[in-house]
Amino acid sequence: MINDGKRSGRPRAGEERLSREVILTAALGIVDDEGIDALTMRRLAATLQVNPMSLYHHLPNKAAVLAGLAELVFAGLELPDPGDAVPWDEQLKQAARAYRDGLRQHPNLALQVLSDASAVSDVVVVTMEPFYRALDRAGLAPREIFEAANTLIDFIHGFSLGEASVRAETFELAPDLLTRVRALPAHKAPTLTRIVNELGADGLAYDFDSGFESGLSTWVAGIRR
Amino acid sequence: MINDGKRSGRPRAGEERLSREVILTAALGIVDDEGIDALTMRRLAATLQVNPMSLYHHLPNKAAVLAGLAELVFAGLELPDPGDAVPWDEQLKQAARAYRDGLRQHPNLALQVLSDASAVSDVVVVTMEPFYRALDRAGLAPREIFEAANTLIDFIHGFSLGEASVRAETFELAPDLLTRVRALPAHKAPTLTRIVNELGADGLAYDFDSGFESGLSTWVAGIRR
DNA sequence: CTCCTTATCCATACGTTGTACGATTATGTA
DNA sequence: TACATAATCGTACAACGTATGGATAAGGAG
Repeated sequence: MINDGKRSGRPRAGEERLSREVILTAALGIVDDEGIDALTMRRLAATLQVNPMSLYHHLPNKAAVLAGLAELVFAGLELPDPGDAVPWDEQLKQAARAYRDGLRQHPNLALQVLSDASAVSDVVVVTMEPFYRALDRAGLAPREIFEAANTLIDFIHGFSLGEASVRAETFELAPDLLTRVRALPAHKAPTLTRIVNELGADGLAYDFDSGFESGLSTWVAGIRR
Repeated sequence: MINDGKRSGRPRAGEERLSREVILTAALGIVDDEGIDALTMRRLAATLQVNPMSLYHHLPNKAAVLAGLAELVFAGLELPDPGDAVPWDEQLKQAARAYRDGLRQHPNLALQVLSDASAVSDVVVVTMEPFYRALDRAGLAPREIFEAANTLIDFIHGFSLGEASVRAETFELAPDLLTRVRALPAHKAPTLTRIVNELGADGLAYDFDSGFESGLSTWVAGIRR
């Protein structure tokens, strides 16, 4: 078959267009810009101006692309470690905030990232040092450190998942929640009804940042038991 | 076009084969048995012995099927409320355990369920009463109750996500973690290295049940500050 | 240098997916 | 009886992941 203009074989030295890294970076761009559903092998190839099948030389299949993206996100995590200059609880909070911030930078990937068990377990090894150090300084036993770190990570994951599932930065739970609660036969959930009404519409505007800080404080207080 | 045996028009009264409920129940069965990827509109239709396009009369598209499944899972949640017969913290823990158990009954759906913001916000209204009651009995202010409940839910979600991402009931983090940590240049993560080594291989066998209890206790201790 | 293996990219094609469109047949109301 | 509406089916299409195999050049071996 005649080739009309484009060479189709191996590129000349120094002009390789593809590599695992280049492909994953492009994929991350697509996902960040247009969401996870926009990431198809054809779309990815088009972005790179390459034939779809060329991608398969560098990555075995689409699942590998997604796993690679999870890896990328975690690799981008940089947990600042103030060392022993601040109290252990502040050290812990700073690490937790940085972790959440890292996940927040790619909201369209949160689901993929958080559900990739091997990526999650990888990151434990390479970035959890500040967590372990702070908990060690708090005087916990090894087993307690291990479990406390897991628990904190789980909270951050759950929080990030909720945060990513919601489009806007501040999601108005309030009107919804108020409306729904008031639609309930009051005796079905008396305490919930009372609490929500006491809070009123104003008090229910939900802000993720303060929600995160509140959870963090509760959790740290639990460690300090 | 001639119809060979099968009638193709509207079924006679009393023999409707489909309904939203019937479809969703069948879909849940497929997902539970064979995983979320096995759920296709054709497969679903085949299970119901129906033409794929018939499904679209009851549900607008596949996304609606998935959302419906999240709804089903939450609807199946039954949080037992021991009332004031037990201390508030025990009441809270029982509710949390039941919530986790509910999510665990459909591990293949965990991701879908937890990332469906509207389903999550729905469930808050209908099943969170025990959480609110326990926290109210603990003496918290309305705003604190609201935030504490959110935090606990986030923890359970994060925990369940991790649990669902892993196939087996007890996932051996240990060998992996030990191996990985030991492969690290020790100075990169000195505390992590030390803690993991002190724990040793035995101490690292991870059990989800005790991990959950540990997190729950930490969190409750935080509330009791 | 030549020969050969291997790396990189491309063209074609297949099976599967979600679902748009329109036909077909029964129901319920006028 | 006539007709709008509800429920199902048949056909068809575009887009998807990727298997297979061919083209071209790189890089090492002789």
